[in-house]
Amino acid sequence: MTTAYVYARPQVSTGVRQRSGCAQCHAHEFTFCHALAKATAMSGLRMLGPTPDVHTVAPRRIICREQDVLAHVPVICSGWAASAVMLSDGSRQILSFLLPGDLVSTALLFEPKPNCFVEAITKVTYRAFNRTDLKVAMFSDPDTAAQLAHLWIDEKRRADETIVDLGRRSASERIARLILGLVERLQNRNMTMGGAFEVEFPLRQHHIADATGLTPVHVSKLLSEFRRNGLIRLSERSLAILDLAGFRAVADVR
Amino acid sequence: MTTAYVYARPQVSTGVRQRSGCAQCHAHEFTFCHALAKATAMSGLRMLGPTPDVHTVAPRRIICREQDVLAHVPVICSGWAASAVMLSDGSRQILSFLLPGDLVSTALLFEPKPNCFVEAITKVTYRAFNRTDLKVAMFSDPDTAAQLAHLWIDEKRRADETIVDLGRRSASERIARLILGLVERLQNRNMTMGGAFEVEFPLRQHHIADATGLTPVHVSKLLSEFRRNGLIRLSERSLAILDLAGFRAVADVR
DNA sequence: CGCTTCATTGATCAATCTCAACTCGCGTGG
DNA sequence: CCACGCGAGTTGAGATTGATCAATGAAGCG
Repeated sequence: MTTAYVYARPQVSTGVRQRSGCAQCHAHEFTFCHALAKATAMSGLRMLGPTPDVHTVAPRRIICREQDVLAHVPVICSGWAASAVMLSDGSRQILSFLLPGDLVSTALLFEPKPNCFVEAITKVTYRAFNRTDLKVAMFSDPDTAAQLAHLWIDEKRRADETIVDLGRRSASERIARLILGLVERLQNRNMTMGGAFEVEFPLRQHHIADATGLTPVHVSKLLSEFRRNGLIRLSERSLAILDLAGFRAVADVR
Repeated sequence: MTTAYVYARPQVSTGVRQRSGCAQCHAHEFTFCHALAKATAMSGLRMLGPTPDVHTVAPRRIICREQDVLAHVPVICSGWAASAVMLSDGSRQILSFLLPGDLVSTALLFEPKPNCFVEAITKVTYRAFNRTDLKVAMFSDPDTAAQLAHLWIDEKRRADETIVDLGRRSASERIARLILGLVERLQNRNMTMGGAFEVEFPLRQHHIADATGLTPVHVSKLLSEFRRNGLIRLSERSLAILDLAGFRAVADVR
């Protein structure tokens, strides 16, 4: 077992509200919100109320907790967050990283209780859609339903992949696969910088450790090894994959 | 990393068909099928065609493969199965065990491709529901939709728990939690024998190993330890938890 | 009867954790 | 401006968990 990395309990965000349009959302046109807006517009109905307010939370603040009962479904507009579970010994497991455009969890569409807590990694803005509105939209518009089904399938596929990674892959493989998965998701959102394999990368090594089931110490050693072998460049909150083939080889099946 | 436990590629089942009623299903009244039948009956519509035929597959045979394109959604009627992923080095990770009443995967309601293969552990019978029928039922009947949403949430919750177990728990904890989880699911289905904590248990040690990310050798050693400590009795395909408090302590957070 | 699968057990090995010391940058308060 | 503490990252030495290898036996089955 991993030892307890005891985290100070972060304060719950006050959820500062701001008004602003969806237009500036990094990932708007690639994700759920867009489809939702389109479906709503096309059907001619105002199924959804006015676009919900934007909430802003600072890094390391909690967006929602495990025991919360949410009347709304948060959708990340900007920034990175993590959904995670805390163990009683103080260690934690990150279930998934949330990027702009991501629903916190599709399960929240049907159930008010997330079974994990969600913490901002960078400064995060999100909108909280009303659950009942979303349900109505979903049942009355097949397009929206299909879109949500797609999100669901994708969420589940990634969870299953995580299970395989944690169950059957070495530390280097886990880290490499995590990074490649994140880069791919950023590419899908047009969130790369310069080259397609250079991205902003706000994760701390302890985030990587908590997502891969390793210790921060070991993560540090393996990242150094990756750097030493010319596979990646990682510094100043930015990441570049220098040797894609080589890095994929590390990530893959051994 | 775990080494390659290379499995012989099992033959695909011929899917022998049989006629028989849902009544004899072990778990009918506790699960999805029941709700579906009720919803269909109440609405007065024949949304679903006649109850689908029962397919029977022998132990160790494949129910569906990763690359299959399924026109239907299999629901287990009797027996145990496992959904799993195979790695290129021949090792495998079991994603979940399927018990009577379980849908193979709720994702199959929306997408014809399972992203894992499903293998019978015991002799298994299952019914293959037509996907389009199910969708129609789901969209026209809120009860059915709620039922499916519940399945989906439950499936995701279990996947998330598996991630936590594999990422942050010791070998003994993983095994104990797996067993407790299965016993609980069997209890929910009224599938216990004698005492509430005595059940039929067809899993081989390699199933436990593949589900917990361990080696069969290590599983054997830890199960022996559990027995030595008077926590469980496990033999002849039957399992009893002898010291529930003690076993829970092993399973829990340490 | 011989084959295969499954389980057990012991000896040894390797991956990863643990502990500890040190550096660096940053924000804060004196 | 400086001292300080804190979070983050690095590095090395040693401990531990679980994997690997190997030998053995029991059970099921053609």
